[in-house]
Amino acid sequence: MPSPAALMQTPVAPKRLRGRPRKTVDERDDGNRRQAVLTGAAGLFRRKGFAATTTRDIAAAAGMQSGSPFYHFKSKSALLYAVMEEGMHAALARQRVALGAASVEDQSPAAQLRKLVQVHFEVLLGPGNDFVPVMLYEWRSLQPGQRKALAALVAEYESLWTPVLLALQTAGQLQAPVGLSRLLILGALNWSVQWFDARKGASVNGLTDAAMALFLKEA
Amino acid sequence: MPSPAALMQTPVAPKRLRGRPRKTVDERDDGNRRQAVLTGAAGLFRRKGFAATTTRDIAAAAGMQSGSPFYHFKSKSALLYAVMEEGMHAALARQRVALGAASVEDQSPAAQLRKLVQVHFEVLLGPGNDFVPVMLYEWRSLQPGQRKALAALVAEYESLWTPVLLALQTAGQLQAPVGLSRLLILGALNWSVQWFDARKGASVNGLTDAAMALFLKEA
DNA sequence: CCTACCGATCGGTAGG
DNA sequence: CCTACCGATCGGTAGG
Repeated sequence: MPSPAALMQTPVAPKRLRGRPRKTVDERDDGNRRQAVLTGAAGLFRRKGFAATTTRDIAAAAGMQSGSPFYHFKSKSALLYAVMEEGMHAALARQRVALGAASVEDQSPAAQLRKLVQVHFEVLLGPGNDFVPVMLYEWRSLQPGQRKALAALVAEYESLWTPVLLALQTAGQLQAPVGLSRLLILGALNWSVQWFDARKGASVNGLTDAAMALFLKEA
Repeated sequence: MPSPAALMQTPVAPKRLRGRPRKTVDERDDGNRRQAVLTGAAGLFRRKGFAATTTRDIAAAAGMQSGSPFYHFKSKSALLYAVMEEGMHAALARQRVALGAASVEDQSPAAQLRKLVQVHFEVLLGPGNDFVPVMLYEWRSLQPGQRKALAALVAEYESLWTPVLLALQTAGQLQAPVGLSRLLILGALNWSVQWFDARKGASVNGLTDAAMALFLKEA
């Protein structure tokens, strides 16, 4: 999910300024190149892990020299955080669109869970979607302050699931306690990152069907 | 699960030999100290990850100097493999004991699944059981040849689950396809490594109950 | 298993 | 964003 800035091609030459405009550390946004660093880092972090990825790897993936990623991000650690934050924002946005503007009462709880599960699989397994897997599997590589900031986004994401699971429990379609159900269900989905192979005939739709059949009792 | 050798205290002085007996590279077994390296490495690999753990960290955890782990293991990578192999052997042994010498027909499929789930949780979450979590979360840190060797043990472990899930499907207690069910169920369990906190009142028994209630339909 | 060490690599920076 | 570089650290080893 490239940001709008990333969709622009090389920006036209600035009208009056000579050289590059030097923005403050907090609001650097060179669009294209910054996004290239971010996307390259996400792919490498996912495939090799954060600690095993060097900033030189990342630079090369973005077609830059070894010191250049530090023009866009003040440290390797800040880059990891940016990857995860982008992943969570994208996931939240996609779930909100999927659940629709309509209120929770418009669809059956089972249909709502199906949407949540399907979009979750897409966010995890879709082509180029490395951001959320990095967030899931590199949590321990974050610094404590970063962890705390991201935990708020994670809680927001989980809060989309709780009312749906609660409704299913009331309807008798979910037998386990809601809190543990959510942890177990999301675990089952998250683990798919380890084994899913789109080339092997598996599809997100088939996966979603299987998950629903596994977790839910008849209405 | 310390090996028998690790349960011995400092060995008595050898009767006749002067200095330490120098074994060949392939069969070094100094008991105590080797196991200390292995256990320390497992804990560090689990907490910090393989790439973020230095061989100096491991040496310090075992109370050695920085170069000494290489007396017991020929490389950091070989140490990772040894941790995982020990984890898988212990897990397989525990499951076989739990399923008992009796044949598969002696208990209901649901009771057998319960055993598998409970022992799996214990292997993952029990105190000092860092070996299998390392195996689960550091798979990508292995070299291709190591991965292939371990895959055989993993397949053996999974083969304990398949007949049980098949029987449950036949009985109508499991609705999803057996292959996907196994992947989703093991994923749900494996993910508990990320959130389980024994201090917070959660227990392996409670977790097992919840998992069974979530996955199985009424008989 | 310790001492002493090596070559390579790493995250990060100054200056342009 | 590149050039050129630095100090620190890392996996691993020779020799005892």
